[in-house]
Amino acid sequence: MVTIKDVAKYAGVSVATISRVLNENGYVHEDTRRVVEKAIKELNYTPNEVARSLYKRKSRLIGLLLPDITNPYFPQLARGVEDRMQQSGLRLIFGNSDESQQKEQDYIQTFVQNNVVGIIASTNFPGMDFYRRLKIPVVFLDRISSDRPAVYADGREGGRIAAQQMIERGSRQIAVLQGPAHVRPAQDRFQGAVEVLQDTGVTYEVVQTDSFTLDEAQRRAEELFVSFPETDGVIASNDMAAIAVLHEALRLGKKVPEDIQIIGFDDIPLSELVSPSLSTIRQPAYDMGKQAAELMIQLIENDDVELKSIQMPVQFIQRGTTRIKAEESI
Amino acid sequence: MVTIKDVAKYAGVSVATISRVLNENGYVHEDTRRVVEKAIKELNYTPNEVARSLYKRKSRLIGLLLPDITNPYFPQLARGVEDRMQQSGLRLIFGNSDESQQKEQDYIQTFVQNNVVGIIASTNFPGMDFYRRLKIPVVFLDRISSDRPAVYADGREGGRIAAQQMIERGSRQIAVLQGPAHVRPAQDRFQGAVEVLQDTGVTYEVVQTDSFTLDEAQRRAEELFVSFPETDGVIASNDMAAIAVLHEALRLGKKVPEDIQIIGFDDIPLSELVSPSLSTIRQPAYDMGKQAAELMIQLIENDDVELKSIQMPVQFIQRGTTRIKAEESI
DNA sequence: CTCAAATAAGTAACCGGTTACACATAAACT
DNA sequence: AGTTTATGTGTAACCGGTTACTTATTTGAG
Repeated sequence: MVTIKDVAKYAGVSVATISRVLNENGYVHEDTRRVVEKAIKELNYTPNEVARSLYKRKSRLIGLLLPDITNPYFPQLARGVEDRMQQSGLRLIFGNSDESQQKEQDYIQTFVQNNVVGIIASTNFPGMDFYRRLKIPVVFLDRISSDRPAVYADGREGGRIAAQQMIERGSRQIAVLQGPAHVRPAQDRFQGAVEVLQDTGVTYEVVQTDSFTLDEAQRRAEELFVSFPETDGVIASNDMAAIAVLHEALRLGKKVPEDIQIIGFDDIPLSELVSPSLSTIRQPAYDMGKQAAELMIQLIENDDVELKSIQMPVQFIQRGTTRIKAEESI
Repeated sequence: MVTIKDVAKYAGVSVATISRVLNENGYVHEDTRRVVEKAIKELNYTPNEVARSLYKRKSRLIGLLLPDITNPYFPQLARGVEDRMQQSGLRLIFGNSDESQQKEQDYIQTFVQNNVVGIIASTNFPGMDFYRRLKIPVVFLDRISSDRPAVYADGREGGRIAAQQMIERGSRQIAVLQGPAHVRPAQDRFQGAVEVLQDTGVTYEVVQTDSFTLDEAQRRAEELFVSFPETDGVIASNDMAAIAVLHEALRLGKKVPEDIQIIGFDDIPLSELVSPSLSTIRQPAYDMGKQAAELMIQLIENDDVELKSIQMPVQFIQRGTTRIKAEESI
């Protein structure tokens, strides 16, 4: 491996000069710089980030913690984060927490041990001690925290919109999937929806789920139609669950959206491609990732940014699992 | 930050002894060890990986390079890799290449600069110079290489099976989506399919695609039915494309699988949930990730493992987009 | 009881960068 | 000309671990 010493020797200068050229700081004579740059190129030298990181006590790595990239919503967040980070020369150390506190803590520890400059986390435990103790910037993504900056979508409003649309489009026996109790955004959506349903006095049922896994979604979908066969509208906790419900409804021979309407949450890429395509509450996942990255970069560059959280707007996307309203059909 | 020196002082021993306790090597007296462990716990000390990595010239990080986690097939690979690595205390630095050689090269460089112990890559350029020059283990995933160990599915066989099934189940005007020319597995699948179609003398058309993005898939799906309205069977290059085709077919009022059969490739989690559910050639993505990680760990621990590649079996999954054969309906 | 081998623990060099500090020379200013 | 000030470059300490080497003590075989 070529080190800075090799380059120094080759160029006939000291290591300090090489370092100055690399970092574009301190005084370096124009001629010297050219010689050094030539040497770097000829030896095909790239500096060792680890050594740099040790002295500086900060790497060029960001820790990213997500619950489970197998859920298609999260890769979009991740891409947003990555793409923005890349622009600033930052890279990601990555981990799935599977919503386990232990795993989460282990990853955070690894991040710290590797001198990451910041952590972006989609955690269910934003108040935990191990987050409080961190001396590096933390941004919560798709999660809410009072302690720390966060980027999240307006889940409550999303829930409200979903319920309103359901009602406006004619459903009267609505089932609401609650989503895991410990996942804050799921609860916000749920509450938003219930709020509206209560206000308008529409009959509704609640189906609780413990996780966001696909298996679970499928099981709940089956149960749903057994327990509440009269249901004519389902507000799902996310698109995966909605698609599971849709699938089950069709399997039972129900007509969608005529017999039953379904609204998802997230707008994952595939929701457009199921048949009928899924009406949903869109969260701008990719942009949320980008925003989180942006915020992180601000925090890194300028550590006196005031605690700032960004709430992103949600939006109803009318597709094939909800009926067309009179004024829309013009 | 608590360093090894702080612990040494607190425990009243030298840093060497702390290090010996941590790494469980060299001689340490039982009593001393207890004192040190107590000190570590009380000071809440965790060793700095960066310093360790600098001296050892190897970190506990693995570089993972994928084309695009937004495609639901790749997160499964990633999870497989991650879960296996986690068991051995290894973590991931992660990047999406977007099939750009430049991006790929940049990530590889970052990996090397961070002293990763190995690289797992799903690259389109396995023969590139910058892979050859690497002195650390490289495992190609979902890709084939003659130079390096690789874990991949038997794409050709998959293609053959898809074509056979299509024919056995009665399609006679088959369209084959070719997939991006530079993506080896896509070409293997394609060739496998064409091989069988030619042998059996069934009419077929080829639709070429340049990328695996969803947009592209949708566009090709539309074109397909314009250019070849008589098509009664589609062999897609992956499940995303298959789902796009399915969606378009249904939009055009075609009956699936009565008028047209569709077979995908990958078996992403959602393919079971579209309606009708998607018949596909299953690749064991999660297991492939695990295998790649396993192979990597072998290569790290024992550098004289002979060049070994693992071909994983593929399997036809009969679902709703292909017709039921006589003998199956019993 | 003697002496080699095993056990225990400290000192300091080392990994590959960065930078404070020192020193030298050139340019700018009274 | 004499003194600041700016420019250019080298030396060596430092970041936080690991380990080769050294020294001291204990154990055990003959």
